Amino acid sequence: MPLSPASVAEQEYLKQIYLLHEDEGRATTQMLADRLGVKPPSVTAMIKRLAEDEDGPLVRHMPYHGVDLTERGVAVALEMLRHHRLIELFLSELLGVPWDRVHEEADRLEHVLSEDLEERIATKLGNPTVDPHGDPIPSREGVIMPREMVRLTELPVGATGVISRIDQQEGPVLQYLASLGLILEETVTVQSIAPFGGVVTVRVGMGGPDSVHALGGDLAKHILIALACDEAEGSRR
Amino acid sequence: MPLSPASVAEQEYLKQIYLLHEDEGRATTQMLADRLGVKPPSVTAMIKRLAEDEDGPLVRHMPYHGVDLTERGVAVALEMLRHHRLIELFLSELLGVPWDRVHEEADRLEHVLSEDLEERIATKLGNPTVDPHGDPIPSREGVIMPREMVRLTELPVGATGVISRIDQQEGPVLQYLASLGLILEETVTVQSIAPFGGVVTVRVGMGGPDSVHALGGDLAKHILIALACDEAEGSRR
DNA sequence: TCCTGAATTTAGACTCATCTAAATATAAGG
DNA sequence: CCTTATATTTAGATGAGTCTAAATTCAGGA
Ligand SMILES: [Mn+2]
Ligand SMILES: [Mn+2]
Ligand SMILES: [Mn+2]
Ligand SMILES: [Mn+2]
Repeated sequence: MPLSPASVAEQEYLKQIYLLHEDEGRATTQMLADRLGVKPPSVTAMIKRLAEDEDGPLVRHMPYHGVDLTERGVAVALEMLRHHRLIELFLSELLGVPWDRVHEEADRLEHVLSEDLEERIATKLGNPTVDPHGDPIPSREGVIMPREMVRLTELPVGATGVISRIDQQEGPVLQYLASLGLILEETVTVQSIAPFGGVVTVRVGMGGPDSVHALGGDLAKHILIALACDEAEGSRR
Repeated sequence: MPLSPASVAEQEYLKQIYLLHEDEGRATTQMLADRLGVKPPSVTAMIKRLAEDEDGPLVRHMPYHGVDLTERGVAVALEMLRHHRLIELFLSELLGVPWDRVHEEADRLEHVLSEDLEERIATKLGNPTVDPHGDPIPSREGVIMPREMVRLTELPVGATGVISRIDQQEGPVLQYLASLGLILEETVTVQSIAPFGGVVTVRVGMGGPDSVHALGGDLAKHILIALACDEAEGSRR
């Protein structure tokens, strides 16, 4: 992904537009303002600049109805995501930075990573496809390896699975999850789910009764599970 | 060195003012413009901003006679230099980036390195005091370990010494020197020096006649030598 | 179909860092 | 001591990215 004649601010907007489409299905002015920590008029102004970039539009603006990325915009967003996630893994594996702190570091480093360094890091890590949170790392060509996963809140009671992705970047939240043993690759079994997006009770690993924890629905929905192979998906057989 | 509420541009100016004082004895508007790749009026404008920083001046401006750093300015410059040189060594040792390319990478990374990462890198490298070019790495507290060295051009004919620092960052120059075997820790013996800053002929290592090379004075003066211990300094005994 | 509240955009201003062109200071030589 | 080349500073403009306040649009409910 050698391109990206975009400023840091532009890269940041494009990345957040991509991520909003991924987790909310759309990107509005307000949502972008919240995620970027700026006011709505700043977002509108930047969207206009991105829409009339001199080497072709990076976004399509539907006034009053949000914004989405052009092919060029997606390419820039995926490059930033690749940088971000490679850096997260690198910091975690090679410098022992804890998983709840790699995100903020990567957010600053991703914009100044050269293609050469990107390549060296990828090679050193063995061309990984997932970062320390289970987020997929796009390939050099911008391809994301698809993986089958369901949210913890969508699992049937009694089902067992492996935690494969935490869809949440905030340090304190990640720290809390880790304190309960809810980390990547850990096996969990659903004990109960309160209806209407309520509390999920899970057993962690193969442990006894003190490895059972109750999680609020808002938290649990950010935990993604790869079903155990010989488990029917979503049905209770 | 936790401080540095300075923008990237401010950090870059402060660093170059520091380096100019180190290698030229002073920093003028023109010299700064050259090193920073901007026009002289931009330098004047920035110097004024640095001189009246809201938390105290970072530089002293003597109009028409250059600029120097205040204590606060020195602290910021040394922090950048520490970041820069730690990053150079890190990239060189842990990612195998060749010594002629670490400088440009570090120039971008130094401004986004957190104190936490700085500390982890320093620890991983064993709290080093010199970078891959032999440039000293300031301590956390901003102290530079002094080392006795002379320029290759100042060595008497027949003297032997160890290359301890290359006072030059440009990639192609470093590549050329490396191609002659003129790298850090290598031993060299002066065969002859043409007068008036002329050509220096050196024998590299313990090699035979084909390890003898002639260097222009402009190049040779950037090669710093630590005298072999039992060699009288500067005298021919 | 109209009203209203929330989201969005427009208008206008500001800071930072840069530029070009013009004015001015310095230092060196006659 | 005066002249002049060069370095430096001033003046004024520009672009990126942000802000506040005001105007506009949209969508849902009466
Ligand atoms: Mn890249
Ligand atoms: Mn991640
Ligand atoms: Mn530091
Ligand atoms: Mn160096």
